[in-house]
Amino acid sequence: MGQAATIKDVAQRAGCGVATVSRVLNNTGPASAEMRERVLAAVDALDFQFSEVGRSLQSNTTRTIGCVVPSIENPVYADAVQGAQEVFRNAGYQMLLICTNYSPEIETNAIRTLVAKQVDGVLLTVADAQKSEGLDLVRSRRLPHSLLFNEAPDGEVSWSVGDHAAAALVADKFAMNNHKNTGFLALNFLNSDRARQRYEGFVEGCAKNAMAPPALLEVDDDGHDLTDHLRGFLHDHPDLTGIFASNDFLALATIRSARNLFIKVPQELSIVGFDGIKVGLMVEPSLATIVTAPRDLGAGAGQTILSLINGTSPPERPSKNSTFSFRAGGSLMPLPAESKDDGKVAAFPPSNDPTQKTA
Amino acid sequence: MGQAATIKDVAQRAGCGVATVSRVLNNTGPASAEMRERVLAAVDALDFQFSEVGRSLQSNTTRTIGCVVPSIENPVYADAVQGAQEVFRNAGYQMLLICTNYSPEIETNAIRTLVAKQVDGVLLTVADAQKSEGLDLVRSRRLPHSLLFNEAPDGEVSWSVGDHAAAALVADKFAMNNHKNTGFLALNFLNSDRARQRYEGFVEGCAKNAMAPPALLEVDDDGHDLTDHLRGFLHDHPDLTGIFASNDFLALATIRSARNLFIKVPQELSIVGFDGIKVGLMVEPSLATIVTAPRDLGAGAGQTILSLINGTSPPERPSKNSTFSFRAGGSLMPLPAESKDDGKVAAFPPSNDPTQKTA
DNA sequence: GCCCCCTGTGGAAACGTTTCCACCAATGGG
DNA sequence: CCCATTGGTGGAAACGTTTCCACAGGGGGC
Repeated sequence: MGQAATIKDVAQRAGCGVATVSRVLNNTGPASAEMRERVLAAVDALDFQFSEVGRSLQSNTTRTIGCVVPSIENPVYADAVQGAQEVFRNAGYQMLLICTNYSPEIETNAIRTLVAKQVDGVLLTVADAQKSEGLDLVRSRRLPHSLLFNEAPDGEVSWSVGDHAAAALVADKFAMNNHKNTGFLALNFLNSDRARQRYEGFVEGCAKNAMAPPALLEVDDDGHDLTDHLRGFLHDHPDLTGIFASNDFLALATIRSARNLFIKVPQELSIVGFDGIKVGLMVEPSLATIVTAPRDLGAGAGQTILSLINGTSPPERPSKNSTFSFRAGGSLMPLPAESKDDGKVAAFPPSNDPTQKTA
Repeated sequence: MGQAATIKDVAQRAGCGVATVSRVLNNTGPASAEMRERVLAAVDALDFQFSEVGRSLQSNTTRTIGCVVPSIENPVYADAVQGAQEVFRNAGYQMLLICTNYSPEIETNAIRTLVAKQVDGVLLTVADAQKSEGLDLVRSRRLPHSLLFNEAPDGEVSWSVGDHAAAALVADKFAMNNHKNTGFLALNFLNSDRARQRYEGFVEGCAKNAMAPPALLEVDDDGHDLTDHLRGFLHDHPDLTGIFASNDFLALATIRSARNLFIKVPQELSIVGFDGIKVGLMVEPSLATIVTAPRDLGAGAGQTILSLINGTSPPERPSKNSTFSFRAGGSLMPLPAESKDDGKVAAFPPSNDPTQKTA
């Protein structure tokens, strides 16, 4: 049939009241076998399906959860979103997705919209969890929510990588490989609390390991022509032996830029990334990086929201230090102790060609 | 305030009827300056926002569009989804996203759910556009929709790569490089009409170029241990010089598997992919592939749906042959004419190291 | 034989909007 | 002076559900 049969149509065709139809279809309350039969026949004939809109109005619940992330072009977010979406689907919830493109205004509007749509909960990765208009709105409405990738300000729920600790671990790894002078490369430093936390963790880690404070290079564009930035950066800091990039894409772009500048990676410059996207294993040299589990984080955050809605006990959160691990790779090369002129000795093969596999 | 103020609360506080509040806030119909003032003050005091649920029930419209894709872990779909989502956002529509994980049952359920949610339109990438229960449902409800990546069965709207023509182009490229014996590697052959169309196009292209009919290798898992499959495949077809993989991920996995089998790519085996994901440019050798514009396809499909809803004229669709192009890469190496034993001459450098740049 | 309770049923209210319509006052033209 | 129009306003219906309540009939316990 063409247009949307309603419960009234079904009732009329079955020759009963709407209440009976509702009871039969929802299996709530009694109904005679014969009536049940008639109702089901009518439903079948009319191809009837309940309107969720009517239901939502009545039940004050939409079985919909909003999800706001910067962009799903980044596989980290894509994986997390998909993980959450699966959890929602299995629980009978749908997901409204909005990508902010890292824009705080879009972020605020998105959250406002989701609130107006009466979503039952929201899953948020905001630009800055310390001052987010949208987050404030969510709080004031007491809407079930969970932060994702953002570090929670106070006792709030969040599923995040331990950015600070992970970045400190990167400093440890640089130190273990005798690097003293490193740089930190950040995209969107101002608009991302994650990048800032990674920077702070890295600075602390460098200090702890008696390394020089890392030089900071901030880029704002999407880094196609990272080459010019890198040239200037290395010119200003000629003694750098390693760069920690705030995410894997940036790290890969840096490797390519270095190649354009005829700088050998890792022989002349080591690179470490953050996120652990699969691609890092496919490139040459393979990318040393912090590996995270975005899908699990997304799923966990999704479950948290569901438990908030249902009042059930929330899922166990992994301890801050088990949400990441360091993955060795050819892009990080050890320097000889107390010298940085020559880097022939490799703890990890700079190639992932198995014909050269050493381990 | 804690819980959701309604229009009645506003009316009461402003000392007027609900109709007046509605008129003021929607700028529909007259209202005195003083009343306008009072209403706005009340809205401000109560932090009032319209409930979209109430609105939807009344207007029979939800300003929501459903989107069903196999998975956003694949950047092709992720980009397309994001492109569509942006179009929707700019038009004041939100997007419900469901990933099917390539499962037809989930696909059917997803579409059913979206219909029940009264979405104003749907954007679909189905497993098989020829026989899709969900698609049938959408058609019978006359719900505005557009297919994405699927070839439309008849006069229906779809935004797709010209899979058939693109695959034929790949055959041309193999032929131009003197390959005669090739294989086609497909994931989920049974569950994806795209893979089938690419296969058919490739078969036709091979025939047109007087090449041997391609050998077909079908894998069903997500291809971590493609190595065993590849070993068997090459054993059964020892004269293969090139493999066309039905998507880039599969192509990259094939390259890695070949490496595990000590088979040099491209010297001993050429690989061509499909999709043109960015990663293909980062690997070594760079991946020869069909480049597509998923983001544009997603945006176009999104606009098509909006125009269907609004009755405006639909966006121009690019001609079937301009939706893709071939990207040369080091993974496809020319063979000497009339011989396949030695492949020293490279039309494209097998490395993307700029120090070896020849062009 | 009476009352109570249980099963089966339908009417109607409520959810939050928009919009049609009716009403009132004021104003202007005849 | 009266009538028609216009601007400003509120009541109420409608959208599609769920659920409370009332009601009818029947069976069983006393």
